[in-house]
Amino acid sequence: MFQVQITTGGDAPIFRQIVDQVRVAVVTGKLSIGDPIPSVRALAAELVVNHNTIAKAYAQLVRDGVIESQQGRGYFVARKRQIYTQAECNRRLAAALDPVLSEAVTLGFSTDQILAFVEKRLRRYANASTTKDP
Amino acid sequence: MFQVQITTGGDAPIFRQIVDQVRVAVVTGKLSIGDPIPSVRALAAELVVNHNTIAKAYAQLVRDGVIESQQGRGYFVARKRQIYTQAECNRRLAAALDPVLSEAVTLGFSTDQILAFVEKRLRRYANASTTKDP
Amino acid sequence: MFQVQITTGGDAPIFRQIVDQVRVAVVTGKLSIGDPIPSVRALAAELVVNHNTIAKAYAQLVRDGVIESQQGRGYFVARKRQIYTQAECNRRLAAALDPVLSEAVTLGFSTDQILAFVEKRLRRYANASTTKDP
Amino acid sequence: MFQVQITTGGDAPIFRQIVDQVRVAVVTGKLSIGDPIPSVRALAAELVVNHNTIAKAYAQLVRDGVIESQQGRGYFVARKRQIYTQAECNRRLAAALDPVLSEAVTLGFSTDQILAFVEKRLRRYANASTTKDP
DNA sequence: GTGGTCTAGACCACG
DNA sequence: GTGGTCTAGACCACG
Repeated sequence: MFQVQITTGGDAPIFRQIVDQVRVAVVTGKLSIGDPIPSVRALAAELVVNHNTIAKAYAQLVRDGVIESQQGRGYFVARKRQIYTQAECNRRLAAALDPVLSEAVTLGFSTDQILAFVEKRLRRYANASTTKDP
Repeated sequence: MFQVQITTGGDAPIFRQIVDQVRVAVVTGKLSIGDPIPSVRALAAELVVNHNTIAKAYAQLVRDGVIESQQGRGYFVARKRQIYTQAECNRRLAAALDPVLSEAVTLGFSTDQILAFVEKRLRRYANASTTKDP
Repeated sequence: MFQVQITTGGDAPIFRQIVDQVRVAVVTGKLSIGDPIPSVRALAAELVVNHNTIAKAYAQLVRDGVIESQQGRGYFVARKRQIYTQAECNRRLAAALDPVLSEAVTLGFSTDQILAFVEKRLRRYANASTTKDP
Repeated sequence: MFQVQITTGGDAPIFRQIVDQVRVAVVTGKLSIGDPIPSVRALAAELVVNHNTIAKAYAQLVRDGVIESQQGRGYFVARKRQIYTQAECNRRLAAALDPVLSEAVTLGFSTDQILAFVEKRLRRYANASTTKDP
């Protein structure tokens, strides 16, 4: 069963936490193509959050092709497709990655340590990254 | 000589750029314990930035124990270094990294591509990677 | 001077009207790269509309690469870049175009009339479509 | 025999798909004045759709003068055809078309590409283009 | 029941 | 001054 958990009063905006968790659920296979995700109002009630906040998160997931809405039935996990050009993908990844790498360096991690750390965290998505291997 | 460079109109807040650069300079050895750093007004003038922005950055650096103020003489690199335990460093890096990695996978990057990307972006901190090697 | 006008109580959502008008201003050359667009709060006051509505419109324009925000200075017309893959562009154009073509047919327009109509309306963007000719 | 086909889970509301298909059928001559159209409940059963949806579509068609109800006998294609003046038709088409064209230009399509795209999409209404040719 | 849009107003971050 | 996020609540469209 797909569960969302948010921490309030922290640094990460609520809607971004939701976006991230749905994305993780999809890339780790906890959610499969066609699976329904909680309705906007139901999730808002469950998380004790305004429904606009959920709507904003879902809208972003739709824009990125992760989910899609079906006429009054709700949102469902979408078939994966390439939306952005390679240059745009690179630009987005760099924009997201650079502040994190900067923080890692200030925390005292060396290049090798960071690379090992990234590799370790990526193992959680192993099934996603090997889908093209026979 | 210690130099700060900021990029305006970007996504990273100016005060954070200053904080990060001072921290990186300390971690990589460009700044040593006791070294003076530019005064608030001098740096504000040099970067053509509101001096409140510089003051905010320095306040955060003092809070984090990276620099300290000496009454009326200015700011200097503090002797205190390790603020967080290794476990806490790992926890913070994981928290910052995970959403980026899930976005990378969603964008279609493979594990190898992400690792190569990280390595490339890390070259901007080249000297940081040699501080721990004998 | 760049002006936005909305019609309320109609069929088109306010935020979409704003998106369209900024887009038209850019592709017709009324707004050039680097030009500022009205601030969120200023435009909200001028149109007697909630600022969230303006923010939503601007966020969509940012996502599509039409404008970009600069650190506390406001929004500016962005340099044009290719964000979406060709397949995604085709998908988006088809999704936007099909309902309009269906309406045109039900209004009694023939294929030739529709094509002539499209060509006529496109002349307003003539300067935009010829930028690559020497 | 007159057939309605709907695509569920898409972006176009079901009731609008029905309205459009009846209008297109009338404009292209597939349905003639006085022809019966399926009853609300029959069509609802055939399309596996809520009968309120069918009723809503038929109500709109009645409002637009495309069909009329004959007490207890069902709905029939009405004689009345031209509702809007040519100027009004042009105004409506322009209002619907302009936002799509500005989006197309923003997506990077040239005038020629847009015209070719429109022509291609219009082929789905092939018979519509020959109704006015002798 | 589903989602979409909008308002009025609050509080925060950045400069 | 700029933009970003969120709430509480309303009203609408679609089925």
